[in-house]
Amino acid sequence: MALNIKKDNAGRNTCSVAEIGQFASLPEDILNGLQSICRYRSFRQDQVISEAGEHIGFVGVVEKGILRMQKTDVEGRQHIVGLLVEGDMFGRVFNRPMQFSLEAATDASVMAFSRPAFETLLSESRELDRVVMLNILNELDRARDWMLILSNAKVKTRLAGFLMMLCTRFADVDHILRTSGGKLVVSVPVSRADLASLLGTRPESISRAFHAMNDDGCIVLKQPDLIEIADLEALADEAGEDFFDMNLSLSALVQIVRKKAI
Amino acid sequence: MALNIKKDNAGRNTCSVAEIGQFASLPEDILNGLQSICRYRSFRQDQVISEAGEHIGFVGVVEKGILRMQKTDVEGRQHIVGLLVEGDMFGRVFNRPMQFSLEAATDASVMAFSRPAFETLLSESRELDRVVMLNILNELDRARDWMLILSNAKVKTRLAGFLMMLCTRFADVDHILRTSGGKLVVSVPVSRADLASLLGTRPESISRAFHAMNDDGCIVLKQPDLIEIADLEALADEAGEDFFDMNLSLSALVQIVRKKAI
DNA sequence: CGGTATTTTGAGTATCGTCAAGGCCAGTGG
DNA sequence: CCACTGGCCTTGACGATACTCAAAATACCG
Repeated sequence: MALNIKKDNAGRNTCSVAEIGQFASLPEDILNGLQSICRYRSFRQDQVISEAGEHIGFVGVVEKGILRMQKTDVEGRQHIVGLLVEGDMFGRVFNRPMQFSLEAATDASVMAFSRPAFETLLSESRELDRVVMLNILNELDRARDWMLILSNAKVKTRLAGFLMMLCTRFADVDHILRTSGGKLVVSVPVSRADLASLLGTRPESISRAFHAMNDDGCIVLKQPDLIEIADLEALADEAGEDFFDMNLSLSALVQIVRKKAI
Repeated sequence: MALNIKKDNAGRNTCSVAEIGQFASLPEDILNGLQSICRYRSFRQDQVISEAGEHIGFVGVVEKGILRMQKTDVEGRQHIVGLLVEGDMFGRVFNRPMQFSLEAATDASVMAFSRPAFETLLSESRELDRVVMLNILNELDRARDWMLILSNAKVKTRLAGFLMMLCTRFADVDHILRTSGGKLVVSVPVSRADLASLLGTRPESISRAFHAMNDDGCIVLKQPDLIEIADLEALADEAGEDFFDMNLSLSALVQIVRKKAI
């Protein structure tokens, strides 16, 4: 996704709402309504987008980059509970504050819609309402997938599950999945520390698990954050049986790989 | 919640929809619509309500008892990803099959609404739509809370987190939380095996963690499934700092305890 | 090319999973 | 009424795994 960034009448950054996949099918008047309240915002890596408990004034859609949703506890330790990628929505549509804070995991840009105006549109358009609801359902699925991964005992299993998730659910996301010489290459979009936080362990254990899988031959660590999937089936095996019918089956994944290869 | 069970004209079980908390405020015509498509269904413990992947024909609201949402993998192992209690809705409102199967963790009864009819009502009533959306958002919050709990390394921490969750989020649920002689008593609604599955560990470890906390003095194991919270602050401490601002603060919890004591 | 942050490796300790055995309770049938 | 049975919970012992702390190696950035 590469949006056209423009200036509106007042000279503020905006962009074409219709280019966002899930909005594309909305009726024109709603699109126009969204367009008129849309602002384009950029965030540098590690920049805070919103604090937990705060009522943010806008509803956002990630356009580029990756955000992390996390809770920072009293001791300053972070627990990451999810990653947001392009197309994901955030910001409570209703009145409650968010329980988690949001930070840019990479440089990122989002489209922001002022919340009151967005809610007005929401109550006017059943189609928009539906898009929002589907988005929330999608997030719910994701959260449950995380739970499945987290409920595995061994770090290696959880890490393999995470890699499988990158291959399937994040397959369409820019710069995560590529093919090079017929091989599937995944770029891990977060640091070891963030990964450890996501998977409920320590960076050292993440590192050991990566290298163990490297020695097993199911992956090849080309760079710390660039992983070649040498044996997808072995990886799926490592991840446990949970994955054979997650959201995308292995065969579907192979198709994606093929498509990428073209 | 103790609903009036009645027979409708055709002699089938039904009950008063208006008695369900979240539906109470709906406009009368929608209530009547819901009423006319509502069936009352009971399930015995461990009875299967729906299999993963299956398109169930109804949308349900738990009226009594507890359901577990789980995934059974190829080896027959179960991973529980959540518990449903009274007031919780289930069954995909949209077209996708559920990824998880649903079973009665205890004897349970649900109100079932035929799905096509429910969706018709949904498209007619913005208020009903809103109720459903809030319910989904609530589930999302729960799933993230589970993730926070699961991302702790030690079993004792996760178990303490689970107990805190029972005390806060499930506080209003029948028969979970009571007071006896000024003390807060929690009844754990699932077996050790289910608990192990929820918390990503083994029954033996759950048992050891319970007894360790018993020896620490923060809880008293009156029965395997009946736990007196002897020192709430110590328990919260054990659960990690994540809990000091979950959804209910400790002080709010103390108020609940007071209310129960009356 | 130097300086800093991140990743990796190593060694020692704590925790957990596993297997096996024992205890408790409820329900059953003599 | 009691012995028997089966399910669940508990306990013990041991090997596997992961966490901690510390230090080295590597990658990153100006």
